[in-house]
Amino acid sequence: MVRTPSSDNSGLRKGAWSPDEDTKLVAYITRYGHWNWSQLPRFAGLARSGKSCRLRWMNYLRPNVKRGNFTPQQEECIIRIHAERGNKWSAIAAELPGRTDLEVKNHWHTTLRKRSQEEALAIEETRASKSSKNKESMDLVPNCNGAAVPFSATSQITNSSSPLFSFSSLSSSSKEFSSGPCFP
DNA sequence: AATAATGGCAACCGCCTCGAG
DNA sequence: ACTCGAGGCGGTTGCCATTAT
Repeated sequence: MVRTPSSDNSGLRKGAWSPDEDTKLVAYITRYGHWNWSQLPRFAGLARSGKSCRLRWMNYLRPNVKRGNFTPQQEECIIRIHAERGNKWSAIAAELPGRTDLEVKNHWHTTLRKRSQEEALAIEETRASKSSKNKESMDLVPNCNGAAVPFSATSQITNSSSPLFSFSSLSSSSKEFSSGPCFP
């Protein structure tokens, strides 16, 4: 899980952050803010790159970062927004307060990608086995707030933005995603 | 009990965008 | 108009933990 700490040829540390480094970073930002990431490590007494400091702060040390498992509603939300926007992890994370783009991305790659593929496959198989020719199947799926909304299984397969899984039937409700977070 | 396979998290790398000079 | 540096983002990798064989 943790990379072996090392240093590059410019003397900057790499690998896992130590508690001491975390403490220094938090203490500095709490006191002075992060006005300049490239200069921050020098003033904070850290042998890290500015990028590394920024990443550490944004994804783990920020006060409002929530840790722990994703709820089914959050997972549903991720899948849906991903179908709409693609790999826009920061945009997806913006809809899930307290979640970071890194968490969303990791969760997608480890869990949801496989699931969405399986669901898409299952839907396609269901569709193929149905004898009715022109009747579109309309299912109800929960939106980000848990409310059921109509969902067209037929249209999702053909949406060009996401070949495997999409919610094109929800396009008319895309305002839902831009108007505010899925979870207050 | 030992080993292999898989899952999950954390970090780095490289590219892109944007603003300042 | 161009260049350069900083910040931001997405993809990928590394490593430990857990599960399966």
